Parts: sequence; structure tokens; C-alpha cells
Amino acid sequence: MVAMDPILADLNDSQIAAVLHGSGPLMVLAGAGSGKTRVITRRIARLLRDGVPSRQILALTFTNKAAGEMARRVQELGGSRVQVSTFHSSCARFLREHGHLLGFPRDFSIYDTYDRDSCIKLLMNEAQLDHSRVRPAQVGRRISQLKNLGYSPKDVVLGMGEIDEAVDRLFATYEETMLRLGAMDFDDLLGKFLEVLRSFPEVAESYQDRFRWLLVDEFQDTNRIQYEVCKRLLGDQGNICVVGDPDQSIYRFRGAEIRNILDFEFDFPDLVTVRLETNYRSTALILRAAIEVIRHNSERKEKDLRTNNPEGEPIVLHRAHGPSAEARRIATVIQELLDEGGDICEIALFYRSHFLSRGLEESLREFAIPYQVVGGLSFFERREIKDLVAYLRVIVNPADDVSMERVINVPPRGIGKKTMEKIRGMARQSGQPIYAAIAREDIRAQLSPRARKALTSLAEAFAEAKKLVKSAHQAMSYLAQEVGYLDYIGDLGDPEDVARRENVSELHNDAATFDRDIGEGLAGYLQHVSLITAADRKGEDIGRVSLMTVHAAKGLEFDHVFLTGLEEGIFPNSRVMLEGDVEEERRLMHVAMTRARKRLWMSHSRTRMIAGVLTRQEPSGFISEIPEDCLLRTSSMDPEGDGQAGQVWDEDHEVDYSQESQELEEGMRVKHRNFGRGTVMRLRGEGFKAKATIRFDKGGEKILILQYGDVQPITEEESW
DNA sequence: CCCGGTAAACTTTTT
DNA sequence: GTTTACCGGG
Repeated sequence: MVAMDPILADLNDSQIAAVLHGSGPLMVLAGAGSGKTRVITRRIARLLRDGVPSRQILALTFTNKAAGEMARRVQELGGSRVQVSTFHSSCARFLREHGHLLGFPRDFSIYDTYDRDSCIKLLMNEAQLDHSRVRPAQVGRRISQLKNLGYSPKDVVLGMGEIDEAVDRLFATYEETMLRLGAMDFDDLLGKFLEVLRSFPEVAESYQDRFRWLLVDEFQDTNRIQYEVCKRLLGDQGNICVVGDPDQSIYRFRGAEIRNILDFEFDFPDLVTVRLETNYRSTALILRAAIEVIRHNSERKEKDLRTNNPEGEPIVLHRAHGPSAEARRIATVIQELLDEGGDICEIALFYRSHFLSRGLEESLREFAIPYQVVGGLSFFERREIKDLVAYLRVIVNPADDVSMERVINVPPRGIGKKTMEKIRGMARQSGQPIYAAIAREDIRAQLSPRARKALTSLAEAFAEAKKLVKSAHQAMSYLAQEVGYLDYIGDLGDPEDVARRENVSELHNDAATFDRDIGEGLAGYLQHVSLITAADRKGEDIGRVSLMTVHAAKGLEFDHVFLTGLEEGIFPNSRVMLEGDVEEERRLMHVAMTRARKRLWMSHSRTRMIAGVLTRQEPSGFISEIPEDCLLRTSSMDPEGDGQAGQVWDEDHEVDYSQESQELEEGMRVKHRNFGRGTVMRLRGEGFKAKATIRFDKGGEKILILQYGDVQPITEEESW
């Protein structure tokens, strides 16, 4: 073998086998940290070198981030023209070409979850469904779930319950409406494309002609629809390479099917399977702990994941009294890491649910440690951004009533509920979308003078902006100005407004960049924008600690990982437990632990603020699945813990230590979240040891440790 | 019609 | 504690 072959450099035997595998189906079962991205990218490079034209290769991933990373690495190996993208954006692109076969316009709108729910809300109003009983989002989620399983309105058999009843009444209407609006939701991007492939064999053939080599990353997270899209893209040719790890399947909640992996062997009998079982990422100790946890799953193929890495440090498991004690503890350790010269980009904090980020953020701010939250409310989900995008959608797709309804009275134009109903009625009667209706003089004439005037100028602005669709930036600038949106958010003053203005100008820059680099006009820009999501926020290398959910952490790795909020009900999540899927939670735990290269810190708190209520928490059951010799247990009460030695913990008055204790004086009126209002009788001690005796209006006198006590001074007005 | 107030419900993970 | 739904006065 030629030792210097750059494509095979630094690869082990299994990896080489996968890269060199010729034609025919290949399944790579790749344990955590075993170099699967490397295998995919090298394999692409190998195909290119062996003369496969780049346009014949299609590599599919789940996140834009993974796609971006893979595209970058393929490019480094010289394959710049290979299409590497997510399932959703590939399908969206294909649907622009062939969606017309199903009656969709080329420039259909792509609805995110929020838009979908807005649409459903409108339909619920129309159907006179009381949306205080059943919420649009619940109906939307259920419909999405059904579509992911491959159901359409006609073959759904529903269970009982108010949500299902609503779904029963609305599913078909929703589908019809989306078609009328020329809009697709995320599920449609996959589902409608599959429908095209199924219903139009000649189209399927054209794709089969084009794509001869298919590579699918994170195969364990594909759902049935995605799997069938793959099969139909492939046709009779068997050049498919899937890479995955059943132990890292964490998207069953959105329809992912581990069954795909089993079916794969059945559907492709001449399948070659390669196992990557050497972990190059974590210390031996971390890997051992992660494997022990996942071994508790019963529906699982035993696998042999090894490492040659050094044993490493034990996992530090910290027990904190309250959420802020946990957060402070973490910040303290991070500060120490940084003081020792650690790279801040190599530090990450994980949590099971978004709401847990807040406390961590507060404490990082307090310690002046720079951080970024990956995911959460993304840039494109902000209100002002969605408003502008909705305006632009209407230009490109005049049938898009949901976007039209969003913006018709933003900024306020005097179009209220009544007027809106009139407009809807007239639009319906004329069989036209709202956009077309308000463009008609005769329809506007039937409205109040005020509304008439506003809508005339709105219609004109749209008409003018339509001439600028060749440039996303120009169309946006014109419209935002003309329609009064800039003035609307212009009132500077509070920092909220400033942030909004900054967001809007960032959107302008983004559009300008798109015009310059891609240049597919407004329609192309909107498609691009609709598929960018939370986890894609660029730049991990900008000198910040990263905070993210465990889901968002998949595919990433860091030297130092803090796994927070390890409590029953949170991780494992109690709702998931109700559905009976502990095993998916355990896989999630496995994923989380295996992100760490050098050190892993885990923590839980004895109390937690959940929906505004301070609740008592038990440590996660997953902790006890880790071998005790892998753990170093600490707690806030330890003298060695965090320098806050020997504090007395008042079991009865267990409260959150949420803020710097305020300066209190004897005689001052204060309030407490549990005990209500009271008067400070006596103060003793200072700093961490400060205690106050407070006589509460109801319930007598108590001695509170101010560090923990949520004692706040109150103002004159509210004091009695 | 608009804006301000108060009541209610709510936190699972993502494209 | 936070965000959203509804109601009543300007």
C-alpha cells in the first residue's frame, strides 16, 4: 500500500475499508468519536479521484451545520462542486424544479413551525374551533407527527381526545389551504418531494440518472419518508453509503426509525457493513462511563467501542443546593480553567432543555465569562425578522395569505378585526388571495376611508417592490422603507429597540451578502432564509463558551464539557418518561457524555425553578449507572467544594439563592417569595454568612440566610 | 382601532 | 418567571 496516499492518511483499517469500498451498498456503523465524518469526506474524495463526476454525488446530512462542516472538508480535499446539504434543503431545491407537478408554484413559501401554527390558527377561527381549549400548536405538532409517519388526511384513523378531534376536522383543510397558499411546511419538503418521486416515474428516473452516489450521514435519525426518498433517488443502482450509530439515535420523537437500519440489510442484500470501533476522542475513563450507561439499554446491539487514549481524570459530579449554586459552581470551575490558560472555545455547557440556559447565562455574566447560546430562539425567529421576511414572501408568492395577514397591520394601519373579516370575505368571494384583493380599487372602496388609504399605499409599495426581485437586498430596503417598517421600529430609546434595529440591519447585510455571493434573487434568498435554523449560528471559534441543548451538541466535541441539570424529570425528561421511552433518554445521555475529549463535569441541583415554582429534585437515575470509580463526588457543602465552606442548609426554608443579597437595614420592609412581606428585625454576620431575622406579616419571625434567601427590599408604595 | 392592564398557561428535543 | 389571551377605557 502506498503509505503517502493523502486520502488514506491517518486512517485505521476499518476506515480504509469504508473509504475504498467500491460500488454497491455500504453501511458504516460508527460509534461515538470513531471518525465517521472523516470517513464520509475521504470517501467522497476517493470517488472523485477515481473519476466520478462531482455532480453525480449527493451527500445528505441533518443539520446545516453538519452540511457546512462536511462541505468544507470535502472542499479541502478538492471536491468543491459536490452537493452536500441537508435533506430539507435538497428536497426544497428539487421541489422548485418539480413542485409544479403537484400544483405548487416554483417560488413556494416555506413555513417554519410558527408560520404553520399561524395558518392553523386561522383555520381554527374559520372552523369556529375554540382555540382556548385546543391550541393551534398542539394541532400543528400532531399533524406534523402524522405526516412524518407518512399519513395523509384520507388514511388517518384518529384516536379520541380534543386534539385528535381538531386534527380530524382540520388536517384535510390544512393540506388544501397550504396548496392554495403555495406554501409548504418542513414536513412537506420531504413528503411532497417523495410524492413527486412516487407519482412521476420519469422524474424519479431523471434524478437516478443524475445522482449515482448517495451518502447519508446520521442514518439512525432518518425517518421513513427520508429513507424512501433515498431509495427512490437511487432506483436500481445500489451505490448508497449510510453512516450511523444506533446508540446515538435521539430523534425518534420526530419520527426517526431505528428500523431503517434493520430494513437496510433487508432492502440491500449484498450490503457490506463496516464497523468503526475505535474512539479517538475521549479519555478511556469517559468512554468507559458512557458505555456503561448505554449498556443499560435492552433494545440494543452490543458493540465494542475501544480507545487507546490515556485513562484521564475522573468525572466530577457536583451536587448543588440550588440552581444558582450549580451555575456559580460551574462558572467558578470555568474561571479556573481559563486562569490556567485553557482555550475558551473548548468549553461547552450542555442541558436537556432550553429553559435551563437562563440560570447558567446569568452566572456566566456575573463572572464576566463570554458565552454564546447555540440554538434557542434563532435570529430568523425574531419578530422583526419574521415580519420583514413575511413582507418579502408576499412579493415572491402573492398567494401567501398567512404572510399577508401577518404584515397587513404591521405597522398599525387601522386594519382591525372587523376590517380584516371584510377583506377576507371579499377575497374569498372573488376567489383571490388577499394580496390581489387589496390591489383592487373596487374592493378597497368598500372599506373605511382610513383603511382604504392605507391599503392603497401598501398595494403600491408591493407593486413597486416587485420590480426589484432580482436583488434580495434592494427589494428589502425598498419595502422596509416604503411600508414604514423602519420608522415603526425606529423609536430608539429602550435597548430592545436598539437590538431590533441591529437585527434588521443584520438582515440587510445578510441579503446583500447573498446577492453578492449567490445571486439567486429574492426568491432564492427566501428559500435560503427559511431553511437556516437555530443550530446554524456560525462561529464556535469566536472566543466564547458554548451553551446548548444535548440535541444541538450532537456531532460536536469539546475538551471540557459540563453536563448540567442531571435530575429526574429533567434528564431523563418526565414527559418522555410518560411516553415510555427511557431508552432514547439514555442514548441522549450517551451522546452528551461522549462529546467530551478530556474532562467531563456533571452537576445536579437539589432544587429547581420550574414554571415559576421551586421544586425539590432527585438526582438523575443515569448517574447511578455510571461506575462509582469513574466519579469524584463533590457538593456545595463540602469544605473542599467551592470555597463556601460549612454553610448551614435550612431544610425547611429551602429557597433559591437567586441574586446578590441586597443591602438590608434593620427596620426595612422586605418581601420573600414564600413568606410574603415582612420587616427586618435584626441583621447578623456579613457576606456569605449574613443572616437576617425577619418578622413576616403572616406567619411570625424567621431567621434567613441571606445568601440563599430570596429577600428583596420593597418600595414605599407596595410596602403594606 | 389601539393600547394598556390583568389572568392563565406553560417549558422537550429540531428541520 | 415568562410569554400569550382577553377585556375595557381612551
